[in-house]
Amino acid sequence: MNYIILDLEWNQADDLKTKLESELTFEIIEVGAIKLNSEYMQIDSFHELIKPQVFNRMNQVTGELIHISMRELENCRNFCEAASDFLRWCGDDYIFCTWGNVDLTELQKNMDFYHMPGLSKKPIKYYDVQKLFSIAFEDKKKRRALQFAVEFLNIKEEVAFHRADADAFYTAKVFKKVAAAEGVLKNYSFDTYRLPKNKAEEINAVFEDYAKYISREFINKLAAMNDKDVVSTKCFLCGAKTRKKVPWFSNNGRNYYSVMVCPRHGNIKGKIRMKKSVNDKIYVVKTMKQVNMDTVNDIIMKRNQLREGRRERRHRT
DNA sequence: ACAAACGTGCCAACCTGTAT
DNA sequence: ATACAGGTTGGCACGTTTGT
Repeated sequence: MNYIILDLEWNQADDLKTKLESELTFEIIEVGAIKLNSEYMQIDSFHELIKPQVFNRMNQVTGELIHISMRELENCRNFCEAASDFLRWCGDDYIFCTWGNVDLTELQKNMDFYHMPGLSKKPIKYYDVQKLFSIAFEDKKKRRALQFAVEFLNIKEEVAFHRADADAFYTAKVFKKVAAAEGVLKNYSFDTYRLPKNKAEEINAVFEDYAKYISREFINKLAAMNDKDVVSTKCFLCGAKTRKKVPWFSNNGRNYYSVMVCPRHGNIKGKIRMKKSVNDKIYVVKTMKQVNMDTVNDIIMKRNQLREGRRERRHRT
């Protein structure tokens, strides 16, 4: 299997009127990619600028960032031609790798805008190199700009950042470093531009010390929280029934937390995130993670503080 | 029976940091 | 500039529990 390290640059409206008129918020104007084989050796590269069809002026902030002028794009091919060629170039046995979690969504949005055949009907499995960098070298949660990672890893800065070919090149360099770290490549991600359509397509991914569940769509939060798979607290490692130490609670209606105890695997923290999908429906991302007593106490404190805060506020008014 | 207090869900507003 | 993720805060609405 090959690794396709992909980076896109896009433009957007530069005034309110244009923004309101356009169905596409971000228009892709550059594609850069590096193809690595299964040994992480570079075997090919792809680079193409794209002639815009939606925005004919460069957004000022974007223009200063990516240093591309509209004149450079005048004689380029349009998105459909470039994207079709790019996808052909990718081949049929690959996994995408991107810096951050945005590019695959924007790629699919642009493809949908031009009514191209979809990349996938389901969530796409890929590597978020920004996340892998955090897992390999930082705290697993922090998200850094690409330049930080390049400097952190003492990678030679040969070309300017924020161009698709340059950033794909640097991302590939960082990817090679994180791939060399033991176990890091087990931590794949899912792009959720396309959601699971039914129970069978729902995602249950088990990693070394955590698990991720991505649900199908529900009409509202209540429906989601009434689904037994969504609120299930079975141990993600052995499937055993757990004791609920802290039942699901929420501070803001978006995140729900819980603590359960597996007889074999100890304390497990559960977190449910409510996410909005298109047409005002919602879906759920649930993560389960083995945690120590300190974390358990943090969650209990969080819940108590929440109650405390509410009580105080009531007394004040 | 009634009102106050409490617990909870939900939302808007705001924050930081990242992407272009 | 827009959009997103993830977080906090405060207020509103509602149902339940508690005190009298």
